[in-house]
Amino acid sequence: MSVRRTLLAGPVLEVAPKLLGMVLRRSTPEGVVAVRLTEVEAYDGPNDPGSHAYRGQTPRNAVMFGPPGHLYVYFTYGMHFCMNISAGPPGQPSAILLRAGEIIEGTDLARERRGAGGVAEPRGAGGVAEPRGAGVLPGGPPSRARAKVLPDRDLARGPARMCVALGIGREDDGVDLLAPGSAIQLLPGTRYDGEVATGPRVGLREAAEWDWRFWIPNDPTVSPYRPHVPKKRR
DNA sequence: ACCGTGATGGTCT
DNA sequence: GACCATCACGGTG
Repeated sequence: MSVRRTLLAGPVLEVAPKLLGMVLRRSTPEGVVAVRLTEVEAYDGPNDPGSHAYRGQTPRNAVMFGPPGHLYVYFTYGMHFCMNISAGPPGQPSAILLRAGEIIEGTDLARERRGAGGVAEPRGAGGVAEPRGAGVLPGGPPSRARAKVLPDRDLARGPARMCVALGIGREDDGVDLLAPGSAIQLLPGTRYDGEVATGPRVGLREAAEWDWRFWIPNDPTVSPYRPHVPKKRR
């Protein structure tokens, strides 16, 4: 079973909601992490002032100008990666931002990468020990955990968080998600036939009022909405 | 729960 | 030199 490339080649506003419920699965020597997509945003190139492709092709956004089904990874805010799936016919630089999902495989590895309950050293002390409680407590989890543990729902709740959970970085820019041997695969998952919620895209200055964000209603992994805030000069 | 703010560097004008 | 398709944290309610 696989996702057909033609399914991704349609108009991006039609394709985007179809991604809900699909699975993105990445395998590395460390193991496998898979995410069920619960929240996405559409970006429509030349017709969309909010798109990175609005002003034409550059080295950074080149993947969007290629065939559908490839991963467009970009680096932003000096520290975060976000990923899109290219969509639409070749030459039509549209893409779908993957904003959030539910981890359905590899939760422990995802949690390690997210730094929760494990190492939390950006730099400095080179501690190797992992203070994670490998042994489950004999009475089940404490009613209120004393150590703050990141809830499962937050592991991939937000575009940059999802990239961390899956271990996605700049070297993954351009990967074909539909190629049989690819280390990152887009899979059909269980078809989602329920309602789809729509609303404004998150964090945009341009076209902030367009309802091009799609999510599974009431899903706890959907990211919180944040309007664009202009930065103060220093 | 919401709200404000600092961090940090690539990309484009 | 401005602008980011963000996040974690600390303050307040």
